[in-house]
Amino acid sequence: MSTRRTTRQQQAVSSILERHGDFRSAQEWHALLRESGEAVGLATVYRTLQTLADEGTIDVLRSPAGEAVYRACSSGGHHHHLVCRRCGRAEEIEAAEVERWTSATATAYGFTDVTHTLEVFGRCADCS
Amino acid sequence: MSTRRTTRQQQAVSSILERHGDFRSAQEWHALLRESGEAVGLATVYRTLQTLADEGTIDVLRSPAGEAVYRACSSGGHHHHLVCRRCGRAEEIEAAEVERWTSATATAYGFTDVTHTLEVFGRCADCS
DNA sequence: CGGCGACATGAGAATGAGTCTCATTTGCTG
DNA sequence: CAGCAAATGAGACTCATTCTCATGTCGCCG
Ligand SMILES: [Zn+2]
Ligand SMILES: [Zn+2]
Ligand SMILES: [Zn+2]
Ligand SMILES: [Zn+2]
Repeated sequence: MSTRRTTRQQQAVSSILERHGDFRSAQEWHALLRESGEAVGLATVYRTLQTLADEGTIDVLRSPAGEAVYRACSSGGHHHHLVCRRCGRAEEIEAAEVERWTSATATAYGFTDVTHTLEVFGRCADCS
Repeated sequence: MSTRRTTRQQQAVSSILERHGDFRSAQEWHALLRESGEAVGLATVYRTLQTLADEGTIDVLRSPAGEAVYRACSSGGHHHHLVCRRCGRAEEIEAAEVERWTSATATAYGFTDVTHTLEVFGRCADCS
């Protein structure tokens, strides 16, 4: 059976992601946890984030610099993000038009098993 | 004054990118160059690719695995890609709709200085 | 022709995100 | 409480990418 244990560390990771609404790297979350007194090993932070991402509980994307950044999103479904490249704050956006367009285009070119990435970066109102 | 020298190595890099139409990593281009007899140091391959990318002469994007992959594109303007995740072959696609949509959405949320990434991955007809 | 100075190259060291190992700890169940 | 498999974490390790610096190359001027 799937023995999924609930450990203090995993809860600490989930919890801190929920308290902040920003995209941050594993290392940054690790640092935040340490500051908040809830120390968790770096390896465990990586493992937990990966597990949560695989489950679809949190979202991952790659920052323009190429690092993976993670965030707890409210919507469980497929969506994209409008991310402030200064402070990491993000808005979740849905793009039915874009979904339709990409899948139609891919099909027109004979591609199968299609996925896509779409992220919008900018400076949010507060950071302007 | 910007003395831009054209060296054998830089030409070799540009040339091999033009002969193949695929997205490949710096390491892969380096290996191809070595095979083709036109040996170029790895550091130089990295440097040249970066320079070409900064100039806008070639396109960079991050593979799902997170490595940077490079390709010589025919269109000089802004465009996106439909990339085969198996063989690296790519089609250049224009998405006026998407351009419009992203910029309108970003503005609606008060974001400024907006950029976006959009890539579509799949398996091309040959690789299906 | 010969030499100077700026730029380019490349071998190898360094960096840094992310993964792996393995001894130890800790939920869970009975 | 006992027993065990899953989870943890310190540190070793991988691997893409960047940096360092000694050496090579090109253009130019006298
Ligand atoms: Zn999200
Ligand atoms: Zn989508
Ligand atoms: Zn392109
Ligand atoms: Zn675009």
